Amino acid sequence: MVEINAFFQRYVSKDSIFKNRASLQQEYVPRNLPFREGQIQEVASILAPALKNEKPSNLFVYGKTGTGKTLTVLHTTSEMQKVASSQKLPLRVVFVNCKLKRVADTEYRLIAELARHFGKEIPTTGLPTDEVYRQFYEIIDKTKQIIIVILDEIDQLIGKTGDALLYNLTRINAELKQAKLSMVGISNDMTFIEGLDPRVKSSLGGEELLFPPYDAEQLEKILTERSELAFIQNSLEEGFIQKCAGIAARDHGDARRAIELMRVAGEIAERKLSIKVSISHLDEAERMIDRHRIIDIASTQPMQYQLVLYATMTLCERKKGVFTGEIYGLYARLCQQLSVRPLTQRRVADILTEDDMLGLISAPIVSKGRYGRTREITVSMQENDFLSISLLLREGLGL
DNA sequence: AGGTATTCACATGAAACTATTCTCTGAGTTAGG
DNA sequence: TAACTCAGAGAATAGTTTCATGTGAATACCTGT
Repeated sequence: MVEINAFFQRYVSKDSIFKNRASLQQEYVPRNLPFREGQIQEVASILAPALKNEKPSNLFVYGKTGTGKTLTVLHTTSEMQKVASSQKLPLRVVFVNCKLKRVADTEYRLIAELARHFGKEIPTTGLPTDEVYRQFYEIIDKTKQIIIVILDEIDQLIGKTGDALLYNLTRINAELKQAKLSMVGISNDMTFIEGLDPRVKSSLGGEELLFPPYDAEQLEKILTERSELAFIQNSLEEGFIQKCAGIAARDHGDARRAIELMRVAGEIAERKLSIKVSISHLDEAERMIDRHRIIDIASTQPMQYQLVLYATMTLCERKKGVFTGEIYGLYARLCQQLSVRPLTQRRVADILTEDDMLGLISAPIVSKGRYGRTREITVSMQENDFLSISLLLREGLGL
């Protein structure tokens, strides 16, 4: 009781290290984008015809996560919109993130979402896809206008629904009499356009733009700029930013991660009531982010997934390098114990692959020669996280 | 010894199925004129 | 007769199951020496 009181006393009496925490949040849009001037210029010149009432070419933007693709495109288009509205030009920019579950992750939903931006509500289900297209044409073709549709994370959508969708999108223009529509696709996957049907590729007829990852030096600049907004003066230890930039650069130059790392380190420092954010806080932040991510995934997954994960963890506790079959065996027994109908092994194999992708486990395929071919699975978690997550799962599942 | 064929234990792919959610349509029902 | 209700048909989608085919290398099985 006394200690807690003392804690609050200290907490209140001490000034926060943060000046403006929000500027480190994911949603924050910085006013300027360092090292992206060239790209901004490129995007601008490709899309500029829209300001002369001509249809700009389609554009594809590639680059790893956290290289500023989305921000660049948003920034340029919003500038264009300012010009357009001051000149009374009919330009519409629509931004859609194709990854958002239940919003735009299928063809139907994408078109419905686009239509929604033009004020036409379309039911979530029940209509044929053709009908959705029809209604979309109808609403946008009412007025003469140029429409730029920005499709963020478009590779996710195409991977899921096939490239016929892109073909349909390009065909839209043929159906329109008044309006014109061009696309800006943003993708994390550089190889995505090569995987397309050549016919689709040619009908797209688009420009391409590559965003290189930031190097450590650039990250350092970006972080410095951001930290001046976010922290009060002199609250970062000497060398902190360099280390932070280094970590992120090692991680394919992801600026978003770098900023998150900086924020979490700051929060840790603040919780510990230290005056400065130090390099040691960084290491802790790195671990904490990982831990949070894993706990989040593990606790929000559906029960079947949790069972599979629990089975995996239980087996891995005893020995390392477990095979799919063993996991399935234990999983099936657990199901019986809980009187749940077990999934087929086929499905469990997929679940294991997904967990591998998420980084919960590592599951490379190994061939044991005469004794078959399977995955050799190990759980990739820190020792102390392992225990707490295992416990969490056990309780959640009622075992 | 050296080379080929088998064989295991799954991996991987495709298609079909199930269940849920939602719209639309048209038949039947109801209430007011 | 207009308005309303309600069941049934048809869609989209997620999450599976079913069926089919693929696969890497340790062993088993030859072969000729």
